[in-house]
Amino acid sequence: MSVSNEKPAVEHLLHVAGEIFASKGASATVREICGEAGCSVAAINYYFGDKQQLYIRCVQTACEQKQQLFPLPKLEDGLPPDHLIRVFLRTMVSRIAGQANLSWHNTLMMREVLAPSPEIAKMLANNFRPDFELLDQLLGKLLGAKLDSDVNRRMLATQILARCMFLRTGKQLRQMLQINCEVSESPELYADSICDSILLQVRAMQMEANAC
Amino acid sequence: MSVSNEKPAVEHLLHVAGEIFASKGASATVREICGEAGCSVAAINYYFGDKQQLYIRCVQTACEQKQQLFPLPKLEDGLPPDHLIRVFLRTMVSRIAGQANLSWHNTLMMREVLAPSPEIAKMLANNFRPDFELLDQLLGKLLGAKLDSDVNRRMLATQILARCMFLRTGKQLRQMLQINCEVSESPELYADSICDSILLQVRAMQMEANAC
DNA sequence: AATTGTTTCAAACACCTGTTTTATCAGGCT
DNA sequence: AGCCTGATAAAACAGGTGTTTGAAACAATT
Repeated sequence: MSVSNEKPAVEHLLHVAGEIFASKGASATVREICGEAGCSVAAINYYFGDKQQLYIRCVQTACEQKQQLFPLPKLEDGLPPDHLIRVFLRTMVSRIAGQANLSWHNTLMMREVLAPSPEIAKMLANNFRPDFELLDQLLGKLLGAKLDSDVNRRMLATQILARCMFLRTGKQLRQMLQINCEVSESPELYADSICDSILLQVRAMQMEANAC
Repeated sequence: MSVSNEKPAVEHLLHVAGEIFASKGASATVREICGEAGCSVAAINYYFGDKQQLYIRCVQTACEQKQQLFPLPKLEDGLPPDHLIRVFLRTMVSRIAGQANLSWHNTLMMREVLAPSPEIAKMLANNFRPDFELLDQLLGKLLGAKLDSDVNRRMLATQILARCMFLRTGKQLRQMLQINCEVSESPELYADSICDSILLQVRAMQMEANAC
């Protein structure tokens, strides 16, 4: 159950606070959190200094545990680029879709991705950059020497990021418009749907390039 | 300048409050708003009843003014479906990209699309449904009788919604990862990029269907 | 058993919240 | 003039906010 080796009180408080911060944002009150956690309001200041540091540590642990739970498989250079992209996307989509009982991790992170607190922006950027650079690299391979360019890689990367984020950002919108998109219920199907559409476009670009 | 015919004080308060609500969320304080607007804190309760009704009216005016500024052109049935989709997408992307001086409209609406207040969810749903149903209809035409199906239409609609929303939801992420995607700076280019990718996929689906 | 350091709590603190009250002011009307 | 109505402001209000305090409870070690 426990992923880190913190004191039980700290871990419990992080979990409860994470859930509440995720649903109500940083304006959730310490009394609400401590009430749910079954402890006195002094506990937060005792263990974390103040409320903001608790919030930051919630985001931090969300980052760490997510990567820990859905590690990126080794991507060996020999494998074909379309396969690498597929594995990469499945991992990322799984992270974003998350597990039901840990869904606050992603909700909280998404909150910060959409409107980052100044203290957290850098942390998140450092967290995402390696994955993004790997994606950029994979797209380069997929495009091949002829088509590889900053513009093309960015175009595809933007599409991928958009559809990954939409898993979360579109949740309420789908509900409002009553679009029960079954493909978005299964991480694998959703990832494959993104992958297929990207591969299709790359193939079309290659055909067009060869025709000239 | 003024789009509605409200009392000047009301209009000014709506504009100032909209900007602040957009940047800080509903937790922005009445003192902050009235300080910026240069009036007493009693003004809000005098004109709007309470703070929440002010918030709701901000979202409401954001909806109205956005549609007013970027109306959907008449889409005549005779025109080819790919042209209709393109016009539709350009309008929608323009709305989301918005004008620089009215950017709070979209930020505020996006806030509510991502995490709607219970009182506002219905209003937004009613606001978006006609546009979404039109999109659904256009996608049906684009797919043609052979390929038209709920699954296919939803798949394409999801892609489109994802990339439209990403204009806003990806803003901070692009900044964090330092992706200065020039195509996302011009609404027309961005809309066309979405359109091209959709058309490409539909053509590929048609080819595949014909091959069988 | 005594002592140490750590944890927990209830209460108090100072400040901020949205809202209401009271009073003053300005302009239009008879 | 006097009166009335709508608008604005300053102050007061009741309740909630994060944080601190001092004491009590606990666990571990000497």
